[in-house]
Amino acid sequence: MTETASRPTLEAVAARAGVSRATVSRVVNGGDGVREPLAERVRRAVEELGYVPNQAARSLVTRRHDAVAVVIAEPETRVFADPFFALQLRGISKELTAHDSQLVLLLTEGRDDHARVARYLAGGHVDGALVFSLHLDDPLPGLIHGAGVPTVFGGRPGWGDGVREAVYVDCDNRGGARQAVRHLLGLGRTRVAHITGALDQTSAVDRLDGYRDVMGDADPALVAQGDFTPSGGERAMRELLERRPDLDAVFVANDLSALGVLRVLREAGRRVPEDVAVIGFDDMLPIAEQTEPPLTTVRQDIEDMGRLMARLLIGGLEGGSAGKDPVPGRSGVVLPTTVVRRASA
Amino acid sequence: MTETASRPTLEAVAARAGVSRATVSRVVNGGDGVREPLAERVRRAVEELGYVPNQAARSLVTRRHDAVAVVIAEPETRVFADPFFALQLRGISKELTAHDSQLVLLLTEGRDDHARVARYLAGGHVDGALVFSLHLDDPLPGLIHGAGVPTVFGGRPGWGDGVREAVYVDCDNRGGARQAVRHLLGLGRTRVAHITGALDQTSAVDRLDGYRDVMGDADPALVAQGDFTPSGGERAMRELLERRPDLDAVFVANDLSALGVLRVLREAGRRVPEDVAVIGFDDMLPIAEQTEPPLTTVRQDIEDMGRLMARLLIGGLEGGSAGKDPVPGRSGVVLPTTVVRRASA
DNA sequence: GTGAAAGCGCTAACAA
DNA sequence: TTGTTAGCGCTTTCAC
Repeated sequence: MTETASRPTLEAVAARAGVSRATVSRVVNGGDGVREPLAERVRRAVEELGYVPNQAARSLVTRRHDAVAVVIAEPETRVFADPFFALQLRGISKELTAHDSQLVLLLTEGRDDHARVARYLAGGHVDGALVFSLHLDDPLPGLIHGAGVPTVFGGRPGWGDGVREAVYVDCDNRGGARQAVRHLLGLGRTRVAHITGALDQTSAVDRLDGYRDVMGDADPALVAQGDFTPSGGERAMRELLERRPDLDAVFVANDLSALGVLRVLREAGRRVPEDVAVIGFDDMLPIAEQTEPPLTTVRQDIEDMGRLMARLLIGGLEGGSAGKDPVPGRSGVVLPTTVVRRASA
Repeated sequence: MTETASRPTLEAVAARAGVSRATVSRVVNGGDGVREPLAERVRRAVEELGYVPNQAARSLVTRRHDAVAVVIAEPETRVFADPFFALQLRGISKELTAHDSQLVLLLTEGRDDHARVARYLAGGHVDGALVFSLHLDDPLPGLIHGAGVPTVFGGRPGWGDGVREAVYVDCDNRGGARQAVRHLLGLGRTRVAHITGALDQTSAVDRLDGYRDVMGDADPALVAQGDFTPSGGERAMRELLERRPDLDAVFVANDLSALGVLRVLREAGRRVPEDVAVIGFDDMLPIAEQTEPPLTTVRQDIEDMGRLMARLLIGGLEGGSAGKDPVPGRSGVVLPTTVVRRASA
């Protein structure tokens, strides 16, 4: 069935119901101002013909798309390897679904993709964009700004071209880091090291700042640079063990990295937490609960962040702010963090 | 800038360049048959105005969208917890990007979502659909069929309503399972158990069949039902230990489940592989390489499957087959598997 | 409350 | 080679 026989149009439904296109359109879009018997007839015609509105035609006139782009400025490799994005997407997806909006996923692997994404956003496919994982030198904010699409960022964007009053959602990276370090100090540890994330991202910088807030006077050799990945964590931990074999605690910038850290400590014969206490960041459940020993970490509600981003965007859209700022006057929402105690610290 | 000032249209570009809309359209779409000086003038106008074609308008007439839907019939929880989907998506994403096509992700959490997805597909947003993780009783194939959108399935669909000649890509689940079991037997194991996947999915059924091909005469008590998740694996492994404490090998339906299996074995004080050899399925690198001990498993190239699915769909689309079957005459592509030996078996 | 008619921005015959 | 002219399927004033 159906063959190449193109789908029925409003016209067809109108003919079948013996009314005008306008009437069908009204019924299809909520049915206000159409008397019941007529409306019923239209509904039946829609049903019988299996009519589904053509979105392209509708968007052309309404300029709405009921779709939101999610842009992740990260190679696919990372996006799909890091549960962080998964959780965020989950929150977003839930919220969008609730608003009958579709999620369009745009991954930007490298330079070339930027243009493609910009073109897509400007092409009027979506009502807005949620953008993640910006790096310091990323041209994306500028391009997106140019595309003139309402946008909410995930994570505080590093200040770049004209993103001054960008709307963003983030967790309290700095405060969370302070909590983590204080927790370790509270355990009686004194030589607390830190393994950073990728320092071209604000989250990593903020967490490092938080560490320094508390450990300001500590030996700089206690800080090693990671990149949010397990292998980065491994490398950094090896460095640390070399530089300061006497360390008795490590605050790792995220749980994923902690995976590598724990591995290296195990290899080195250090017991966790007896010899070295380890605390992560994110509370990525599938990771934190399964490590050996289970990971004490700073919890942020990632899924909720995603949901909130979507809500802000949609709220802004519905609020009818014609411009690009979904939440005029409000530019950043920062969510709280808490320490979740497990066995590693 | 940009204000609410709507984006420039073809008309505007034409005016600026002093040509007709048709000419601009030609230049924008490849520029054949337009003399160079004119074309250049148009390009400059496009540039100056920052013109980007309105996709809705274009789709309305061309009926093309340069977008493909990826439908995953699984709760978000699983989609994002299971690296399997991630890899598949990665392959798809790469291929689509290469063809300048966008990926639209549709997750169907439950019954309610089916209608939404069907509506979306029928609404003419996309040129085709890639559908995953169908369950036996899933109405989706029928709905999608009804939507009249070219579709490629990931994994052999369980036969349902009129999906007879569905196009699909799958790995050789049955053959791979046979390889796994033979590998265990080759190690001298004789009491080989099997932990199944979710048996409402063909991949799980096929793997079970493969196990039985080789172990046909074995004690049925050696088979326990899992569901492709770590906790499912745990449960099943406990059952097995109870029923057949003498087992000396387990073939687990996927690597993710093996995670739980290894945990239970460790708790039970069974050494792997000395006491119990364990083999998984999928070769999900981030998992298989990191387990303790590293997991021997049946490798399938998941990313490549994704890529292939996308290629089939796009190829079919470009082939101009008006109907729904992107690859007439060919309905299933089955990829080979190989055993990857690590430490667990 | 309902219908007629005018576009939304674009492509694709068809003329010139 | 370039321009003119119809629509694509829908929403939305504006009359009736």
